[in-house]
Amino acid sequence: MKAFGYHKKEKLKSRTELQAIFTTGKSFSVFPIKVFFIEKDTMGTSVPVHAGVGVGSKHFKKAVDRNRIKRLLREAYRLEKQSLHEVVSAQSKTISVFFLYLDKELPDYTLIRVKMKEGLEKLIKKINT
RNA sequence: GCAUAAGCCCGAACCAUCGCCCCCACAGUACUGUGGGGGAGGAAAGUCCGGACAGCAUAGGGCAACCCACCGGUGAAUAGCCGGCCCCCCAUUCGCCUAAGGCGAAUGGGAGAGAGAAAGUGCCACAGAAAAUAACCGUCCCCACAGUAUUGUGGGGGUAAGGGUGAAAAUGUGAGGUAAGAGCUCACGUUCUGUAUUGGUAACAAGACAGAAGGGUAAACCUUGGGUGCUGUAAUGCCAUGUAUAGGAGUCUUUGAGAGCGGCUCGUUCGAUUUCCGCCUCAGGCGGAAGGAUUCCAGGGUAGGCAGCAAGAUCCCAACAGUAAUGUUGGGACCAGAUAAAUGAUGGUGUAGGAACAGAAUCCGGCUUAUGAGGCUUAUGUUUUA
Repeated sequence: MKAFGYHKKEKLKSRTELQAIFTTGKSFSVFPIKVFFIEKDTMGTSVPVHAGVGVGSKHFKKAVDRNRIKRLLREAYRLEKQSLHEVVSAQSKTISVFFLYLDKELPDYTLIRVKMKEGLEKLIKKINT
């Protein structure tokens, strides 16, 4: 597994899991990013963290803008994800995370990068407690 | 050179690092690594038309509903495209009349839901007497009364030449005619209908003869002619996983139905095995019912995989046919295929100084709309030079 990659296997894919993460999962927000997550003790899978990103089509009508934001979120996640992976594998858990963009304006990459880092740190704290 | 209008082309490039999706080869065979190749648009958009493909439906005919509407060609097909016709608008040039200006012809450009208003119904703001069986003013005739009278008042009737209103007012000009007028008549025109002729595949054009003078609106209803099964790739087909039974069929229920494993006429392991009624008979057997077990079918739900799915009305080049759209032939190319959904981020070089509109989702052909900078073509105007 590449350290800074974001392979197909790491993506949060299943429709039911997404349903579950929105209805029963916990959430917190580091504006403009809202983080949904759900912890599981089940072992066996080779990937400790499944992650997905999203934008509401309400605020961004054009597909180009939505794609842009999703790309920025993915880029930030793949560069900052390492610490989360270490913590989760150390506790032999699996976790599903979803990052939702909340703002109505197109973001800057550096902002997304900083906020993603903050969000992941907060998530690690929540897992440890 | 500049401006305006119309149309077309293009839709930044390169380097480094970290990443994403698909395919191929090798190592490996669970999954990963290495190397190589490919990876959004001219509109991918709107979903407005037309097809391909798929499923369902389907004797034949009519009505309704919806769509189309000058002619010919093109194409799989259309409301597309190409060429032509008609009509309207603009510009230029020429000719005629001329006070501004108007009329005609030619050329160029642009626009047109361009069948029927002479089958019928309806509607036509404001203004105006009246918006379609025209009489307000004016004008003319007759009668009555007043008056000397050419006049006035009232009543009856004729008249569309003139006035005013309006986007539009009942065929234009001249002459005859008349009480005054009027296509009432005539001449030259205008428009329409019919008939045949000539040219053209046709729309149509030209002149001839006969008839007519009906305002607009069909994007109000309508009439005529032509066309149309419905639903869309979340279509549809297949595979595996696997849970309940309320449906149907078979088998079994006191000696073994069935299931698993093993190359399998067999062996071995597991295995529900209950209750009631009738008869024979009293060990038990036979028949029926309920319940149960099990197999198959049916059908509901859940979450997956594969096909559909990318080599095609494909793209590029050349030749030939055609005014053109387009077609034929030859040569060459393989060019996204995801499924929460890939083509990105950062830094640098560098343009116009940080690049518009914008992201495939079954696939094609069109249409429409959005679009920064630049370039090209055509037309017109203007300026400079020769």
